[in-house]
Amino acid sequence: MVSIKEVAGKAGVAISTVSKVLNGYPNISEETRNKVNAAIKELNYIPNSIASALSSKQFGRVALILDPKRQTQAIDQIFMQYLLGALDKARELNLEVVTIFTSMIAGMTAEEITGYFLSQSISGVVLYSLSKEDRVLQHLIRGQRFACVVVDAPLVNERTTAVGIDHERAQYDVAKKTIADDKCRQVLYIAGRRDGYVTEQRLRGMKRLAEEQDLSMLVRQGNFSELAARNIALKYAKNKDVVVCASDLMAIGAMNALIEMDIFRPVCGFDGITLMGYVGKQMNTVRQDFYGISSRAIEEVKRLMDGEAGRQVIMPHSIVKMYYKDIIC
Amino acid sequence: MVSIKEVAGKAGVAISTVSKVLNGYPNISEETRNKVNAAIKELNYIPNSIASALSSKQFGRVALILDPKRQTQAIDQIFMQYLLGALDKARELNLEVVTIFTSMIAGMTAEEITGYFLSQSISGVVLYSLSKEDRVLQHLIRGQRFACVVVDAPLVNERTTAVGIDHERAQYDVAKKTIADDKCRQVLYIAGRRDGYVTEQRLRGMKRLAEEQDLSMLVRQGNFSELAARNIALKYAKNKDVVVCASDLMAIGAMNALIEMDIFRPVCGFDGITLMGYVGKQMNTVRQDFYGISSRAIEEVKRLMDGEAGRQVIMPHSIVKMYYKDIIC
DNA sequence: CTGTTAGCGCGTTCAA
DNA sequence: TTGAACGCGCTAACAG
Repeated sequence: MVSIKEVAGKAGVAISTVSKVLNGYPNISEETRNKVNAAIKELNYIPNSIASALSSKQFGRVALILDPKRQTQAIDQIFMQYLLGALDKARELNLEVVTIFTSMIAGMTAEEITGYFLSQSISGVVLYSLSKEDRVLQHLIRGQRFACVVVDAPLVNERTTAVGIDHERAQYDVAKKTIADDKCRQVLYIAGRRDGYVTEQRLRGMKRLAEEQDLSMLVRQGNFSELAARNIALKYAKNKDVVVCASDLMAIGAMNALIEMDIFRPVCGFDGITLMGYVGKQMNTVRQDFYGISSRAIEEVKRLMDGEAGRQVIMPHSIVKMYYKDIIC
Repeated sequence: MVSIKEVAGKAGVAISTVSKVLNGYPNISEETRNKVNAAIKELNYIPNSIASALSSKQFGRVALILDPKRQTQAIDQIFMQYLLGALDKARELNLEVVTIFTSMIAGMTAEEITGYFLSQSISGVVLYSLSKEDRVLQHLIRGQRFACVVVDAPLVNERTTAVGIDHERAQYDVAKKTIADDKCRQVLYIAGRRDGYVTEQRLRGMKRLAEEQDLSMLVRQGNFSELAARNIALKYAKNKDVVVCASDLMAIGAMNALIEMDIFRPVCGFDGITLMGYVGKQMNTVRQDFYGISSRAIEEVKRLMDGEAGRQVIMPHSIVKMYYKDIIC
């Protein structure tokens, strides 16, 4: 393994000079810089990030915290997009990413997690699908010891940035469009899980729409479950003229129920994932760019690690008409 | 951050003594060991893995190389299982895992990748779904510079272990069962991608069965694509009395084609993933424990890093009857 | 502008 | 059985 020492030797300069060139320090002459760069190229030298981390103490490793508990295919797909977006961007920004599943830190206190992260030189954290009930991670965020980015949770402080689409508005938009298409008045709204931040936000958007348009609305908790949504639709859809769901998966469940009952109701979903469920109908949904959101989350965590203050970042969304199912290749 | 020095201070011993306790060296008195352990617990000390890696040079970080190029839901699901299995086991064995997508090393030569890994203190590599055409990674494996574990590829050398089910036998088993159930004679076999090792192995199993049972068989490349399989089935299934597919996804495609043609043929698949495709029929498939395979891969990479020789590890599989679709929750 | 020096936290000889 | 001392590869003062 070629080290900085060899580079220094070949270039005929001191080790620290090489280090300065590497890290873009200003006070280096053109000539020296060229010599060093030549040696680096010639030896095919790559700085040892481990040593760099140890020495500088400010090398940023970022922990990605994913919760694969809720095992559904849709989630898998979203997580892969999150992972891809984060890893690509991290490589671009020269950050190292540590993937952590919540099962690995289950049962630990915030202090223990803090100690663990510190021992791993982790100084940034990205949290996906944080539950409202998760006291430990909430505490970790409030501690402000790490640069935190929360995806889809409205938490902001000096060291915490929130990244995500405007769920309130998105739910409003997609429902409005669906309702307008068919002039509906009686809404069945199948909401997500009680412990999710987005559930609350989406519900708020739906309520606003109902108020504005003077709609009658029945709200049930579908817990993001296809089966639950199916049962809710079986029970309540008959007397309604539109079914608005807080996720695509639930929309599929609702659609299947409608087909089973042999009645037609417009349905809309949320997420814009590529589902495999065959329905043969079209529906409106909110499309999110999970890759882009995660990519942005990494940018934001870097920004926090550079000392800037936390903030809220709203990512764009779009309303699209999807057909189930488009054959996937 | 609490360091080894503080532990040593509190325990009233030298730093090196603490280190020895930590790493399980033999020549430490009970008394000293207890003192040190007490101090560790009291201070809530966690060794700094970065420093440890730098110092020992043999600390094993393991790179997980995933290729998400082929974006299908099924693949996402499998990858998540791979990731979960690997990360859980790595935490158990105290290894650090670095997740790497092939896009991040695309265009690099084997030497460049080697340099990159060395600079990251990576000494073990797990390769998933390696393509037969991937000269660079093959070269990396042959170089034997890293402890390699390949999942689902039959590559073994002094520093390389192969982990996976016996695809040849699994394909043989599942097809045999399917054929026996319906006494079929004319087989349409929809194979995977030409560049996949498993494609070759599964085909071999199928050929063996055809030979043994004196079946007539037509083989087409479905490339693991639902659409391709659908088209193949539309074209050839009519004159056959069974459709054997090298993946569940293709089996779904074939089934849809059969439904469209309004003919019945037994179908079997491969993988045992939880599909969302609605078919309403049952079929045999091979169930693999992706989590367990990946978990085992980590164990094997650790074994290699400990100096043991590469070998072949056959993981168990089972033949199950699946119903499409079981509603997922 | 460049080189010397002192660590970062830990593993590992080698004396004692 | 223990501890002092050195070094892993690198960064960051400081001195020149």
